[in-house]
Amino acid sequence: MCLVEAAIRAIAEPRRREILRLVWTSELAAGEIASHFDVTRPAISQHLRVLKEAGLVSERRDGTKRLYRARPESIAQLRAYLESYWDESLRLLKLAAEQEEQRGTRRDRRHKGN
Amino acid sequence: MCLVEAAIRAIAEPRRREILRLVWTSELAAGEIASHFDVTRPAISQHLRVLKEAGLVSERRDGTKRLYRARPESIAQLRAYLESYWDESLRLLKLAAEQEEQRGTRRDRRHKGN
DNA sequence: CCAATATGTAAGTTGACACTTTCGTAAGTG
DNA sequence: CACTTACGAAAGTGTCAACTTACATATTGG
Repeated sequence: MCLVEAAIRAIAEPRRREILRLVWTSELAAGEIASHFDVTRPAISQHLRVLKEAGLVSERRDGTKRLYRARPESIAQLRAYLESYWDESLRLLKLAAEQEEQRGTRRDRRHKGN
Repeated sequence: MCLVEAAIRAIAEPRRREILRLVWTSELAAGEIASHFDVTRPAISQHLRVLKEAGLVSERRDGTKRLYRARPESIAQLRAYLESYWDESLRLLKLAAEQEEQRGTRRDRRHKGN
C-alpha cells in the first residue's frame, strides 16, 4: 500500500500522534514510550508497528532495547501530500470563482436536469 | 467530540477526500456526487453525513435535492491544527538539536538531561 | 391525491482495529 | 546454564466503520 496513505491513517489515531510526538525529538525505547500511556505495553508495541510500517518511525536495536525515532523525511512527505491536497483544492476554488463571475452576466441558459 | 478530531478521521478515508474535493469548487447534489463512485448511493450518503458532522461540508436543500458544499473555514481549521502539529514537532526538534549542540561544545556543564 | 424524483434512514453483514492476556525470543548477567 | 530484562507475536474479544439491500420521507408536477 502507498506509504502516504498508510501515514494518513496512522496519524488519524490520537495515541499514535502522541507517540510520534514523543519520538520526534529523541530516540526512545518501546518501554519508555509505553510508560507515558495507560494502555498495556503490547498495545503500544502494535501502534509502533503501524507507525513503522507507515514509514513514520525507524527502529534500531541496542541490546535488549528497541529504540524508536521519528523519520522526518516521511513526515515531510505526508505533509507535502496534504499541502498539495489543500492547494489543489484552493486552486480549483479560485478557478471556479472566476468562472462563476464570468457566467454571472448571461444567465439565460437552462438545463433540463439530467 | 472535537470537530478537528472528527475531521482528521474523516479525511483519513480516501473516498471522503475525493468527495470533499468534488464539492470544493461547486455545490453538488448527493446524486451527482454518488455518480462519480462505484459504491451505492446510500454509502455516499453516509460519507456525506460523516463529512457534515465533522463540519467539513454544509448541506442546503433545494426542492427534492440536497446540495453539498465544502466549508473552507473548517478545512482551514483542520489545516491549522496539522500545521501546528508539524510546527511544534519541528520546534521541539530544533530545540533538541540546539541542546545537543551545546552539550557537544561545553561538556563540563551538564544537565541531568532527558 | 397520486406518481415520480431525490435522498436519508434502518438493519444486517463483513472486516478492520484497538485492546487484552499469554507466550515466545533475543540479549545481557550471575 | 539459569535468570532477568525488554520486547514482539499470537490469539481472542468487543467495538466501530464501510458497505449492502430494503424502506421511509419530502418535494414537485399532473
